[in-house]
Amino acid sequence: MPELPEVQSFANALDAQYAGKRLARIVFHRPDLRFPFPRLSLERIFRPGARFESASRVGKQLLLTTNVGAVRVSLGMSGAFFPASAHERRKHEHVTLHFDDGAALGFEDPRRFGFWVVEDAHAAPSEVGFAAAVQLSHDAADGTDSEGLRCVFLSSKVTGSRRSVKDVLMDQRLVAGVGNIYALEALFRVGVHPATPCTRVPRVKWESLALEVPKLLETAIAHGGSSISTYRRLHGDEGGFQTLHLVYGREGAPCLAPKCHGVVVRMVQGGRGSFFCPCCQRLRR
DNA sequence: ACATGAGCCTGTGGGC
DNA sequence: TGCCCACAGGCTCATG
Repeated sequence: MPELPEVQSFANALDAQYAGKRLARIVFHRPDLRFPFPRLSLERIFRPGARFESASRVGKQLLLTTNVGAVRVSLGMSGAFFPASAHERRKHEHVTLHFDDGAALGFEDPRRFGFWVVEDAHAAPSEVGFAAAVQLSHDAADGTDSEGLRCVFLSSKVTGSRRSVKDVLMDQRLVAGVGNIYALEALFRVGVHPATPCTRVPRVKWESLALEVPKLLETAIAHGGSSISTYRRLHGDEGGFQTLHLVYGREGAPCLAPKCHGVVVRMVQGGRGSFFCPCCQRLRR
């Protein structure tokens, strides 16, 4: 998906454009994404006359709040919001929120890996019971609390794990918000090979990661996120951070570290592509 | 308890 | 032009 910076970009844009508007209706164009929509609860939260209060971000998920309740939206790999047309819908537009001033907000998701979950104690058990309620943990972009991130990284659960460092960085139960791209970018910036077992990552590198991860994410947010293939911001323009990737998507290209003559390599880790510089990021086993 | 891999979907781009 | 394959931002489950 859209990782943390891309989700933050949506949250900022949605909040700026829709907060304060009143709902006219919610329309579903199919019954489910990865899971069935909690339709009854969503129709209540976005009922006619409800006031759209805010859009914010939790980990890699969006939190949409009205005066009635709140819903968490995971964008999966290909989910996105866009200003919808009242008359025609996009091929993969699955939900449309109509406002009483005529504005409309569409949600599209071609791969349908996304999901909507109700954040509401009043929802029917059948609507909150499914497994999508990921327990999110420490927010990776909380730059005001690098101490908190440092504690997570230096905990025995992390430093004692034989899992790869990249795998752990992407574990939303430990750190919320880091995905494939930003895990790899952060590891390059601190000079750690993505396949290094956590037990072999030196303490000083964990401390560097605790500083580097929030800094990287903040920078990416400031650039509107990374546009890889289909990701676009609310109004269709591309994010700008992909031009600042140092390793992601740069297989075969020269390493950008000063005085390094290495070449960026791609390997497969857990079925997903990993990019790194074998000179700057030596593997310790 | 942990690590690994398959599966969920559609679209795109490269090679032939 | 068209076909086939590899691959893509995430997350959950079954299996060893």
